Amino acid sequence: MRWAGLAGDLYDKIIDLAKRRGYFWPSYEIYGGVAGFYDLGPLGAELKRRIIEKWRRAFILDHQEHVVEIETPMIGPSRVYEASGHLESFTDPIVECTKCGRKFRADHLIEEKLGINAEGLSPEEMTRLIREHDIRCPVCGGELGEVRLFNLLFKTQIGPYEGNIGFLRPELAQGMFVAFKRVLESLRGRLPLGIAQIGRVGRNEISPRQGMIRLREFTIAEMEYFFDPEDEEGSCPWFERLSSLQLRIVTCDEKKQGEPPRTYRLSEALAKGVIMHKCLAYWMGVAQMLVESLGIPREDIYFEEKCPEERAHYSSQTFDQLVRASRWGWVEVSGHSYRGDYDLSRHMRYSGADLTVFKPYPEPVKVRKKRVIVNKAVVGRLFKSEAPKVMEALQALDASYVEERLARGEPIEVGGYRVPPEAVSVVEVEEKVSGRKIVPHVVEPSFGVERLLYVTLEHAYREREGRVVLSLPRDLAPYQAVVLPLLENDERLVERARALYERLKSEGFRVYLDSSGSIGRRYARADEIGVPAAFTVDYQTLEDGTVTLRDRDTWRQVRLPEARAVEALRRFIYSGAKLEELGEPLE
RNA sequence: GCGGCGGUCGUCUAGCCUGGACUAGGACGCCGGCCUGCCAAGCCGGAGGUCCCGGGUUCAAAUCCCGGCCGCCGCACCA
Repeated sequence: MRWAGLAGDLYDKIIDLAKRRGYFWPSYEIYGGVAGFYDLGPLGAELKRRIIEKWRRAFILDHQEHVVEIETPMIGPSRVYEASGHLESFTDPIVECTKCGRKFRADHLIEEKLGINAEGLSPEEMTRLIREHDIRCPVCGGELGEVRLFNLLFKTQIGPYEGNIGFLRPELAQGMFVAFKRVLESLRGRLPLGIAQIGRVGRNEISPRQGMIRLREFTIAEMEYFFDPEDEEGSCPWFERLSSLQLRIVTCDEKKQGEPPRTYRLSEALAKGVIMHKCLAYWMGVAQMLVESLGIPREDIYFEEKCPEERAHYSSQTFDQLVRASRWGWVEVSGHSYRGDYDLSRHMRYSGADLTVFKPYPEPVKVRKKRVIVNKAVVGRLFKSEAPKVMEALQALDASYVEERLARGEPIEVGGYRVPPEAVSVVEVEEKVSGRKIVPHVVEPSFGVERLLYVTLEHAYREREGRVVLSLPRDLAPYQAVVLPLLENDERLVERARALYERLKSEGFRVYLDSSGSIGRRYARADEIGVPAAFTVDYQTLEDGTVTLRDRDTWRQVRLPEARAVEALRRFIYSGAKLEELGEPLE
């Protein structure tokens, strides 16, 4: 078989380990399973929680002066998804061949055969076009059936009335856009503003495969970062921190040429125009750091620019962050889109709400302006009941146009009315303007958490002397330590080990006690689920109160006083301390 | 969604072609006991299986046939 090499084996080994030890497995198994859904087991849920914590630290806590986290509902009314464009663009018109059963994109077929733009046509219109021009199945020549829409949005009903349609969110972004005004207010109106959210989304994929990589329901960690497009300096105040960070990038053109990624410093990618905006570049840098901190080496990560035809409807530049995986090659773990003002503008139009941000000038500016003054008495007498309409139309006119007409003594034509010059005048006024309203632009880094979890496991997987060692970064491991009595049948050792276990537990560590089987077997069990540290209580413990501490990755041990175990574990897990710094090496 | 291949204790698998002695066997893992002074040792005992689901053929189905579900691979799809 084609995948029988090492690569395929690794995938199988991860799946096997995940099922056996409780990282993840397919959902609803006892009922035969449903494609596209996965459960996380006890270890998987904890690992995911810790990955999310890292994300939260990288994107929110490190930038908390400008970035906040919110939670919004999973179910939204149809209006929201009309405004977002998902009802329109997240839908594919599909037509099926009645002979061979193959499915095709109806709009693509029509565009191809007739050379017309089929976008936006109704299914009925497309079906009619197909019949009229006798478009047939491009594969077998069979007759095509009715065009129907397949929408990737999960649909439901809000409340008892059938007309009240709701949709399960396909991304988190709309929650942030819809709540934008509130969040901005609660933060007293300042830009830049990052609104982050972590939550589950649903996409009704036509045929999901690839296990944890392509799910119908999954968790996204996402931020909408709003900034003033004209404020070059202030839009991304942390940029300097990462300006010399190296990213591997393939542009759209290079991808089409089949060229490999090039390495750029962040500032260089920006200067050369590879990345269109500083903010987009900065958050890609943060993404790079985050993924590396999951134990994935730099050479297994790169960013790929999406070509215009591949991009989502809202985006003007998008990069995917890819991580090497065994079976499916490069897997997209995050997407980085420049969404411009698309979403806020759409929501302003559809909802009528004012989602602009007031941008104060450093000093209020005095502006001389011409204003149209309407003589209401004249207009009223002339137009009677039509007067309010006429007045409104006059007010809306450009002052310089009115001035021009007046200078020539001509009547003003507006909205089908002729208004005599004596009904209007133009005056010059001085106004104090202290700022203006702008629609902020948005960049969006968005991560698939289950994909991060999967690639983290794959990159942590090692084999050593026929045993499996899951070398997860220490601070990601679901259990930080195991406590082992050297022998299981000596109550003094077991008791002493239990006391240490209780102490570590009360200090907030996630830790377990294992006293069954030989000591070697217990080390092996711990290695396999990725426990970084093992404390062993032996006979010397009973004499002088010292225990041994074993490193999962080197299998080396040091001896240290039991009383220092808590501190040593803390340094080992969270400060990256080397084992040798924590005690006396054992031979 | 199409086509190919597959689905047997927690895991990996034997059995399927050629239906019956299959009360579905083994290994690993798991649980209990013994043993064990540091890396999956040994001994004894034990639990664990809707043979993916439904239907059909047959005296008899894990085994043959049909449909469905799920998985893998290829094609299509994947804002």
